[in-house]
Amino acid sequence: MDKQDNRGPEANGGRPLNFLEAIIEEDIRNGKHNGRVHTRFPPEPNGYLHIGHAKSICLNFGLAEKYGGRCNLRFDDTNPTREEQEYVDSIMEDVRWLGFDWEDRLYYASDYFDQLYEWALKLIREGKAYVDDQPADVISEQRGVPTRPGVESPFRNRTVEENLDLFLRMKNGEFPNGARVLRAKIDMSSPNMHMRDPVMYRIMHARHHRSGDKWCIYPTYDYTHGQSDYLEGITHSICTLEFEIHRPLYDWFLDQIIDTDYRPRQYEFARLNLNYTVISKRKLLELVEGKYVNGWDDPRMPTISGLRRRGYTPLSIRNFADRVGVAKRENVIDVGLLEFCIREDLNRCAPRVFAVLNPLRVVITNFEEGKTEELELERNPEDPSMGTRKVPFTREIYIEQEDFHEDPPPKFFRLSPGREVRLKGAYIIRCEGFQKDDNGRITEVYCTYDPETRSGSGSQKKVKGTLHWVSTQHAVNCEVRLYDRLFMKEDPEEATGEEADFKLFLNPDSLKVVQGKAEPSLRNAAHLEKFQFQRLGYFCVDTDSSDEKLVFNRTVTLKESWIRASGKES
RNA sequence: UGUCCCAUAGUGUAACGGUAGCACUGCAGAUUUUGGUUCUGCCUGUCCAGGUUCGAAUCCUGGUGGGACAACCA
Repeated sequence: MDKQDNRGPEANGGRPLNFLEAIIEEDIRNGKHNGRVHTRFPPEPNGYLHIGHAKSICLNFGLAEKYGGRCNLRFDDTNPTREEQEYVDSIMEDVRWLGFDWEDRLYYASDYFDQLYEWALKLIREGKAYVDDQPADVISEQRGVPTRPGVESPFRNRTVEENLDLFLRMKNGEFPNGARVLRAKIDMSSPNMHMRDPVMYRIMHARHHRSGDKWCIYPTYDYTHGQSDYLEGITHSICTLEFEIHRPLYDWFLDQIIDTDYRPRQYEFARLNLNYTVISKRKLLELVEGKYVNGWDDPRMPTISGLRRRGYTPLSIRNFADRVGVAKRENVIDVGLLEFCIREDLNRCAPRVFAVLNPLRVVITNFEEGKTEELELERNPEDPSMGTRKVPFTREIYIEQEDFHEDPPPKFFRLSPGREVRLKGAYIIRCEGFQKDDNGRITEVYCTYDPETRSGSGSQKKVKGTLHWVSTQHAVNCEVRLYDRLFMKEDPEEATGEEADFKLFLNPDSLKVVQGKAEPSLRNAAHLEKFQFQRLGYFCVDTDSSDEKLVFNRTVTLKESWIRASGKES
């Protein structure tokens, strides 16, 4: 793991309590669960984790950490047709990368299949569950709509013996997929749809990523989750708002099996939404499968793996999760806050270097030909302990094309004919002339330097602008991938017509690739190593980078308080 | 013609009957060999109507607005 990624989270002492912390502190005061706090993060391994999961991870592991409790990692793997080992692996990697540790508490809902089956038998024996022979569409029809009660299944009042026999035969694989289900016998006229005899087991002749071919009936989420919490000793079972209406069912199933004081309780909070991005797993999958992006870890994706590759640090994401807060109100967070968090962190830890993205050759006509001056520049003005680096200065250098204007707009502090600027860490130069090609493009700029103004020499001369630069002779070629937001619209999911498609709002300029010139110290940078390209932004070495070809991703630009007068620059 | 949840600056989030605060954003200014960072200042808010109270963002009632629920998904 990158050294830059290995720092602990903020102390964060002064922040007011969120509503879950308030509940937990109240519980602790009341001696509930003997003061024990035990949470869990329960992903379904059917996709990659995204920034919304990061909020949940930080919440669950964070709460446990804060109150001296524990947090389990539990894979909610009750549907073998959509779950894969690849996702299990990526999820564990992402949770660890964020800096959380489930120690020896790695669990799978599938570990509880035997127990769940026993409890199902118990419910049948007690007349609280029955086998329904009807197809899904009929059951759905009978369930009614939220505003009207449903009707009972004709199979609702089978004898216990018949139910036991049928359920056993379901388990033994005697029936095809969908032929029968086991349902809880609750209340078909409940105003809560989830209480209208919910399905507990369905027949799926499918190989499970862990239990293999042992089972051909699988429990549903509702029949599994609360019991799993119970088996693991979870005290506070935290999930998102859409499960709020499931809570009575969560409690109903627990009522049937619990005969002790201890019982887990479900709490719901509002999931994270980010503007200019989509967060649902389904939509992210669509972007991947439709090749709108280059995989789950494409640096434009809001997945944890995408953010990692983009150059985000675990600390920046944890600070972000902390700042967005936890409440029950629907919310849309400004991506600007995420960007603030990564700038804040990288400003402290990223070494500064020079790289030129759109090179323009500058000849310093009064500098000795063939001479190389080794300048020693600080790595980070925020942190002198990071030391210095050597940067060679020569007669010919590259500067940024946009740092020269033949005819400068007002308040342009950079280079133009007759004006002076400082080359950061080197000398002040004056523009004496330039050359254009037939198309009017500036091809070369001629300057003279003032030998008295060398950095650190004590020269008092002041100029308005300071430029970054790279010696042409020593420059390292690199590919730089400039990312912008993936969507042009604040809410890409907002329906604008009948079949509104979020993909219509993809930003065609979300990725621009340029060939840049970097200072030589960057030649051996490691994958995911992070830098500030001075005056440009924060960049990290992409995983595509190799000895033959250095590749950088732009994580985020520097904050820009000077809006460029004409046209937009990448 | 239902049940449940929610409503505080532009965006988030506090204030638990007693001066509406914090963060991000935005705008100004200071410092600056990064138009970065840092520092200072400013703008902007309790959905509406009643009620209780000496006093209401907070409690009550009724509206309004938003969200969730009708997979053998989670």
